[in-house]
Amino acid sequence: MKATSNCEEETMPELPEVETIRRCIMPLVQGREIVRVVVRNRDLRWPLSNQFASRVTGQTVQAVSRRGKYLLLRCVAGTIIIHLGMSGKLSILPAGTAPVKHDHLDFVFSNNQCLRFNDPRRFGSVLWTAKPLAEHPLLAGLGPEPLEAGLNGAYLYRRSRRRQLAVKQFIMDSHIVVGIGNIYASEALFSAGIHPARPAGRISLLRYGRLVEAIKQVLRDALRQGGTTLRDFCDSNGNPGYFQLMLRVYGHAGQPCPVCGRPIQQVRQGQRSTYFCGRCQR
DNA sequence: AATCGCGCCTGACGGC
DNA sequence: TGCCGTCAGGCGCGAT
Repeated sequence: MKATSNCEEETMPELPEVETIRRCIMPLVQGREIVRVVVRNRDLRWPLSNQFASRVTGQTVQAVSRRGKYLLLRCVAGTIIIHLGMSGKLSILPAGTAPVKHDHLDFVFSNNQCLRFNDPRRFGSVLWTAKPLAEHPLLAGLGPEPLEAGLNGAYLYRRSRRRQLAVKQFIMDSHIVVGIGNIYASEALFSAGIHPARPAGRISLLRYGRLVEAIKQVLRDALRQGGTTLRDFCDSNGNPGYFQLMLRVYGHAGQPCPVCGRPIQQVRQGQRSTYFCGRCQR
């Protein structure tokens, strides 16, 4: 890690982390030809096809983009789709670096650098598609990007009418809006003063406007932090402290609410932990 | 159409 | 020291 840049991630990759990783790897892989693919384990969330290596070998990465939490390495003949799941990591290493546990996949580039995918839990996935991205089943039907204009109060208001689903689960549905994970859902709802269990269809246009601003704010704040630590990484000082998120309620069960002091509550919603303040959020 | 619960998986952690 | 149960969760999918 002294001579090379290395994008590693300590916590689960939420959208700001994925965007930071995108910016980190882009200058290192863009314009490079993938001369070899090393597959050590096909058994990811979506099993790697037998043809994956032969399809990808010889492709040149033209651009690195992102859709939600999917990283997209765009090549002439198609696109490599990478999702980091819960525990996926990407790193750039000199080709030939000895693999460690859970190093499932390498892309070896023409400059003798290697993009390596490591994922202990294997909730992540790596896919190749030659079709237009809009037609890929995992990408078709996704909602707008949270940091773009397509996410606004009027949009959430319209999509939520007559829906009984709890608002937290509503905003975590990638068909409504992409990239809002469990942590930032709790944080944004706290900022907006909205109770996470409130039915999505029973929130006013005004309050959806506030919620959207809160979502954009927490994501931008995290992105700013990622950008800061990304510079540290690319200076390769070995600083492992990555994304010390400024969380106000997530993981704070029983601790005083930062606004009113009442204990933060933890509940389960759809097999996910939700944290909120019962006084500040209605 | 909307909603609910399942399952994938490893590692961290607490209790004994 | 080790074993075992619990929890953590992104997200697509099948059932209702």
